[in-house]
Amino acid sequence: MEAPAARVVPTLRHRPVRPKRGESAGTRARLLTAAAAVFNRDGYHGTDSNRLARAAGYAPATFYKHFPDKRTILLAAYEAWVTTEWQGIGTALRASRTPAERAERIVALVLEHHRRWKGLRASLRALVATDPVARRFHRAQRRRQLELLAGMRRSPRTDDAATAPNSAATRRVSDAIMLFTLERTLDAIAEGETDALGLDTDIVMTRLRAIVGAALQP
Amino acid sequence: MEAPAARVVPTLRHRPVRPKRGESAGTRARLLTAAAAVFNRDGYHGTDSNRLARAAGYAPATFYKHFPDKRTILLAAYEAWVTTEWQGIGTALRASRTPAERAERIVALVLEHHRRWKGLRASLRALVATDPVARRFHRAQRRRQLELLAGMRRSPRTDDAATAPNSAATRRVSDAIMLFTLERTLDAIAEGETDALGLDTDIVMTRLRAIVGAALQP
Amino acid sequence: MEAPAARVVPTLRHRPVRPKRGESAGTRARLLTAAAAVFNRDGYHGTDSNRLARAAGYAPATFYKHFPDKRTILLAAYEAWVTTEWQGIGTALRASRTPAERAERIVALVLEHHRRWKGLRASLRALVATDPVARRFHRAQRRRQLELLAGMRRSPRTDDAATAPNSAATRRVSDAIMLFTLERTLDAIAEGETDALGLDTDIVMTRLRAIVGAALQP
Amino acid sequence: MEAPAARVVPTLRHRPVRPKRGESAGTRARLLTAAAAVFNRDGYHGTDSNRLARAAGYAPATFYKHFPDKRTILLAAYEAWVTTEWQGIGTALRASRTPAERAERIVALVLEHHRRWKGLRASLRALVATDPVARRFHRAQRRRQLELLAGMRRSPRTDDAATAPNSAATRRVSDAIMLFTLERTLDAIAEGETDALGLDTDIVMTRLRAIVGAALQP
DNA sequence: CATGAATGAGCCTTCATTCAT
DNA sequence: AATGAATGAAGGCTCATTCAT
Repeated sequence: MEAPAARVVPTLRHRPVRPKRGESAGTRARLLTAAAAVFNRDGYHGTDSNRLARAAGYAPATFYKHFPDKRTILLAAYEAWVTTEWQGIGTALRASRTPAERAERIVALVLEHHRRWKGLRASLRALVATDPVARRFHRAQRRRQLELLAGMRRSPRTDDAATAPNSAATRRVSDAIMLFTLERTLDAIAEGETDALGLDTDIVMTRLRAIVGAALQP
Repeated sequence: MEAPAARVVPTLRHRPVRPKRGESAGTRARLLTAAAAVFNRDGYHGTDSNRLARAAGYAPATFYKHFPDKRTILLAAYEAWVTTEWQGIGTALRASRTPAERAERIVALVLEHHRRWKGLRASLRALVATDPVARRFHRAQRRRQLELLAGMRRSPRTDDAATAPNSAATRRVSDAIMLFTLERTLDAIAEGETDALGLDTDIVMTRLRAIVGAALQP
Repeated sequence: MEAPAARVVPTLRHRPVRPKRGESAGTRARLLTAAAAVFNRDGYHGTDSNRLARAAGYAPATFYKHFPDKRTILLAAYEAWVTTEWQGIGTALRASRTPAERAERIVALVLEHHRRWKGLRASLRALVATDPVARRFHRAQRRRQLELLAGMRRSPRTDDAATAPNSAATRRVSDAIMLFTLERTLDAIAEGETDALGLDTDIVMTRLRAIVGAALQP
Repeated sequence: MEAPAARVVPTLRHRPVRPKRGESAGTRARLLTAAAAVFNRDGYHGTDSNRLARAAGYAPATFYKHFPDKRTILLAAYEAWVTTEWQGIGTALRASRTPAERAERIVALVLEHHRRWKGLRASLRALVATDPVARRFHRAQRRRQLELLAGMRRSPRTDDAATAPNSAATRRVSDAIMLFTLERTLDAIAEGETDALGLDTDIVMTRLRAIVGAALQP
């Protein structure tokens, strides 16, 4: 399984050297990388833009050459996070034969991803809870997810969906609720909430696999 | 319909706090009521403790005579909110015959509650996402919910749970996942997220009723 | 002649002691006093709100309890300055017999006032040149001046203005231009501009007295 | 009518600067033109040197190859502005016969110039109010104006100034005060201050023409 | 019990200016 | 000659919190 961090944080280790010409994209990437890590560690309200810049090896003002504000860089980091997740899911799907295998891989992958980036996700949730722009952004990501999910069922391997027993609207609702459940429960596992509630993680995982597996049926 | 804020306050005492002499308890209650309303309107990060005090008709310092900090008053307000919700659910259960009716009433009630207090809930989520104390507190509330839910199934009307086909652990997991799903989805409805995703609210509600109904089966 | 500073800066020397109840007005006055002095010395763009607060013996946040921003305190200081000036003029008028004497006293008084507060005036001009709010405020002050000037001519001592050879509109224009000239020229003297131009200050003053004297004729 | 900016640039050289080889002079001129326009639109404190450079089509660093700092380019732009104004006045004088006609043309021309560049003038005033270097520069311009004004009276057409009833010193004072009045009043008109004061612009203009006309009498 | 008044620490953001290429 | 990229220093403003009365 590919480490998601490798994509989100492609150039984490770098020495603050005076950069050469045409390094603008690199700087942006470095800022984003560092910000993802810092948000993940300290939380959105636990850092400030100056710290984000310094963490990437830059001065405060450099931050604002690449991002208009703190919120934007969090949303950008989150967007990268979502992209990485769904790329991983795509890879997992292609590598698996049966629906059961798919569900298993997906749940495992997404859990791993949530675990590694739980602080980043918490930061996003904190922002989404308050900030209208963040909320809009978050919904757009969710829409993307719903579309991707629908696309999966229409994938080459399972295209014999001749009869659609459920209407599209019902299907979409099921998908959305499944995503809500998956996301919420994996966050709970990742943050130790399930442990604190005395839940057996294996059982939780088994249930999630069942739920996801059902959603992947054409 | 009674203003929920009025309920939030009297049911606040987690461990029964013997009301002090004089007006102290009244002041605390007034601060709490006002804070719930202000958090709901402006969000946790959208107000400050001075404003909370003023909204209740007091000076800033008075706030700190009754609550050690801003976080605590939010948690207290949330605790009252949860208590109110489960009192309402208890009432609804007692007033309904069939599991289907129960599920319907519960979902409707909880949705209404989420809708009315969506800002307060968002504030809580924002805090829980970042603050460890808030997280612990939140988990304690969840534990209470799980216990109440288990209690419901053992309630007088449905106490013939002779054969437990599922182990207790499995049941607990199902309950927890159901609560996650219910909470997350109702928040989504309350905040307009489902509308934004183009989901049919009636279908969503129907599905939730089914999910809750299943959980209420003994 | 009364020192204008005595009114604008009534309590300049004070020890930063923890203030008692009901000192709010005093604090505001102290902030205003200190700000007038600091603006006069360092210019509007040469200080910041933190420095203004410290100069009055307070912490930064205290500033913002009394004034919404830096601009506002400058305008307030300027308003006090204008008020002081016109109070002085009122006193001078009452103490003088002939129009010539009046003109002389007024010009002397206003020059003194401009000299002492040239930095404050420069700060105001810098702000008025850029800031629309400051501009509106400044115009309101000018309007006040025009009214006061018109009032002077109708004063008890000179109320035999039977025949008005000039229309009111023409008179108002003359008054305004006179005020522009007086203000601009006194600023020039106060700031050493006339000296730098090789002008004889006595002659300039004589001319100003003539201009003002003419304006005071009924 | 020709765009004044176009004039502002070519007439910039105070002490004739021999244009360097290559494009250097052109670049400087382009920076100056753009800066005049940007200052006029956004004000001195409303832009920054990076924007000035970009407005001329250059990178920030290029700015500092041609001007040592932001202040200098404003003063250079202002110098060009003054030069243009007095060139216009020279042309107007040569084209007019009677003193009355001269006064009328001059006032009209200068008003037009102030109107078009009111933002630039405001920027200069804001700077002059605070900055000693700007102040010195401004005085030098004023000295130039006084000399030019004196020169006008000695001009071929009116050189029979046989009897000088006023001493030179008195004359110089009158000229200076006239310039102060003219400048201040035209700024007031240009910025809408006279309108805001309820003054009739025609009357104001008539008065100004009289004042200027008197100053042009030999 | 309640409060008027005050605060230190700190966050977000900007700007004039400078290198290395 | 021109520039892409970067920056240190600072400035306006806020907030949770605390005394002395």
